[in-house]
Amino acid sequence: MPELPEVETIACGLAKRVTGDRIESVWLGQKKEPLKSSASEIAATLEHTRITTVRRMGKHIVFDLEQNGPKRTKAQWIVHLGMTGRLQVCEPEAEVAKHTHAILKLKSGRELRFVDPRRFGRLSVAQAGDFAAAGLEPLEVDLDRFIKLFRGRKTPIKSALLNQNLLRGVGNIYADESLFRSNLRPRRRASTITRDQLEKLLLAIREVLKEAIALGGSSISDYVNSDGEEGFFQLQHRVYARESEPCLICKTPIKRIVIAGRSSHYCPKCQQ
DNA sequence: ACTATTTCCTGGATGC
DNA sequence: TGCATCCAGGAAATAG
Repeated sequence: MPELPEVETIACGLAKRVTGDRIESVWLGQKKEPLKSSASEIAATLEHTRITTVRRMGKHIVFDLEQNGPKRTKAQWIVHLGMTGRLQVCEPEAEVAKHTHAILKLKSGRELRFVDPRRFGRLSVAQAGDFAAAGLEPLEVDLDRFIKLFRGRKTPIKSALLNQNLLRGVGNIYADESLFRSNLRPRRRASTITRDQLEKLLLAIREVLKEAIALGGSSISDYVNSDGEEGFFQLQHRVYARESEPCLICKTPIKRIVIAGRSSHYCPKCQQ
C-alpha cells in the first residue's frame, strides 16, 4: 500500500536508474483498468522520448519526458501504484511477472515494467508536461493553508486526511500514525479541532512522513523499493495494525474501528 | 459544495 | 487437504 513515503522511495530509486535513458518502444497489456488514457495515446506519448526527471507528486510517480529531435516537446508519464503496483527495471530476459500491464524497452537495453495484480494502479499521460495533482503537499504546506483545509468540514479528521483533494500523499497508515502522535481521535469532526491541535497534527504528519522516508517506507504485504528491498517503518508503527496490543505510551489496548470503510487504529486513552 | 457509500480487483488468511 | 468466504484499501463513481 504505497503512500507518500513509499512512493518517494520508489521515485528516488527509479530516478537513479532511468534518468537520461530513452524509451524506444512500449507494450501495453489487454486489461483496460490500469490505463487512464487510451493505450494508443500512452504508447505514442512515451515512445522515442528521453526521461529527464522522475519525481513524486502526492502518491503519483511522474516521469518528465522530452521528445527527441529539435522540437524537444515535453510530455509526462504518470503512474499511480494503487495498492499493489510495482515498477521494475530489469533485463529483457528476466521472466515477465504475472499481472504485468506495461513494458517499456529502454535504449540502455533494460526494460521498465509495470506490474499490478489488483489493478488499482493507473497509468496516464499529460501532453504538455502540465500534470497537476490535486491537493497540497504535506511536506510543503504552511500552517495557515493547512488549517484552512479543514474549515467547515464536518467529516471525521481521518476521512479528511485521506481526501487527496485536500492533502495529497497521506494514506491509511500515516493518517492513523499522525493522529496518534497528535492525540486526536480519528472520528473527531475536522471543523471542531482547534488551531493549536491542528498545528500539532501538521507537525506530527511531517514528522511521521520524514521518519518513514528515512527508513525506506513501510513494508506491508509485498511492498519493496525499486531495488527489491523492504522498508522498515512498519517496525515503528504505534497504532496501525496493532489492534488489542498495548499502547506504547499507556498500555491501554489499541482499538480498531471502521471509518468510511477503512480500518482506523487509535489509543482510546491517549487520543481524546 | 459536501458527505457517505459503493465499486473495482486478487491473493492471502481464515473457516468448516 | 480442499474449497468457499472474507478482507485489505485508493480513488472514482454514485447517491443523497
